[in-house]
Amino acid sequence: MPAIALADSLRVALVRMGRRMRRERADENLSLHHLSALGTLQQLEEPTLARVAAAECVKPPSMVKTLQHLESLGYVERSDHPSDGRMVLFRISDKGEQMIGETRERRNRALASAIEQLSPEDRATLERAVPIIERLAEQ
Amino acid sequence: MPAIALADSLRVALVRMGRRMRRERADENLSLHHLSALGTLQQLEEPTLARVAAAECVKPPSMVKTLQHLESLGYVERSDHPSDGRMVLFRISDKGEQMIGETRERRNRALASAIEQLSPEDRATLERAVPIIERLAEQ
DNA sequence: GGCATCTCATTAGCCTACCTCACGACCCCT
DNA sequence: AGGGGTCGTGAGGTAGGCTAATGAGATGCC
Repeated sequence: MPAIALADSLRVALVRMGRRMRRERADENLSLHHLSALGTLQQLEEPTLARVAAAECVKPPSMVKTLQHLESLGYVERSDHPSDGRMVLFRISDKGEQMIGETRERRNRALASAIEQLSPEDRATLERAVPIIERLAEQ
Repeated sequence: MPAIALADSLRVALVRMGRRMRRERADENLSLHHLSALGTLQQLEEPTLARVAAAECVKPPSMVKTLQHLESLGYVERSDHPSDGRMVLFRISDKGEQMIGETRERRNRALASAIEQLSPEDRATLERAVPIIERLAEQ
């Protein structure tokens, strides 16, 4: 399969899947991308706004809004950077940690049950594909 | 890897990839999802509004807007359904066909060149994963 | 054959989540 | 000390979804 055709079909699949996932948030208090930002906050070494935004493939002003919202809900706290006064470090609060633990499973349940119905080969393929897609997204 | 964890990482990867792709439309006249709708129009047997919307994983009112826009640009034409007066059939115009041919390659070029840098194994994995993701999206 | 009900496309109005541009605060370098 | 880059943030705009409501046409049931 030529790279262009693969890119095309990948694009179509991802757009549709994205819409499918977005529709699933009906009964949740936190949207998909808020949860994703919290996850990133957990992973990053020194989570400044710019770094979180970059990890989420989003521009800084967008991430400001997201983090402000999470902060207003008490899921995120901020502290000054020890040496650089321009930067702000964001970290997940205890309340945020707790909420993530409770929410993530419920959040992914529909997708997980669809995944459980895949054949073992398909599931293994999917598992190998995820980091590849992550890598493509970073560029 | 448990299904929940796979669902979680897949979700994160797809969200980021979606954002990355969306940002790539700078110099294009047609957005990602317009192009996708045109592609669906080409594939469907009897492309009524509801069917196109379903294929694109979108609600009918959203697809109305999309098709109206494409119609205003001359890429889509509509005709009455032969037997059911409630329905409308949408089809891609000659101008639309031509535009698709020109645009799709340019559109996918950045993604394709990222794909070309993958190892052959990764590329093969990706190729196998696409239809699996499509299937997940349909549910 | 006529009324109730259902389906389809459409409109109106809203919301989320991005973007760019502009700005003030701060860092660093000379 | 002061000039240029970087960081977070505010303002304002846009894209692309959604639900609810509406009107036209189909269908089903006496």
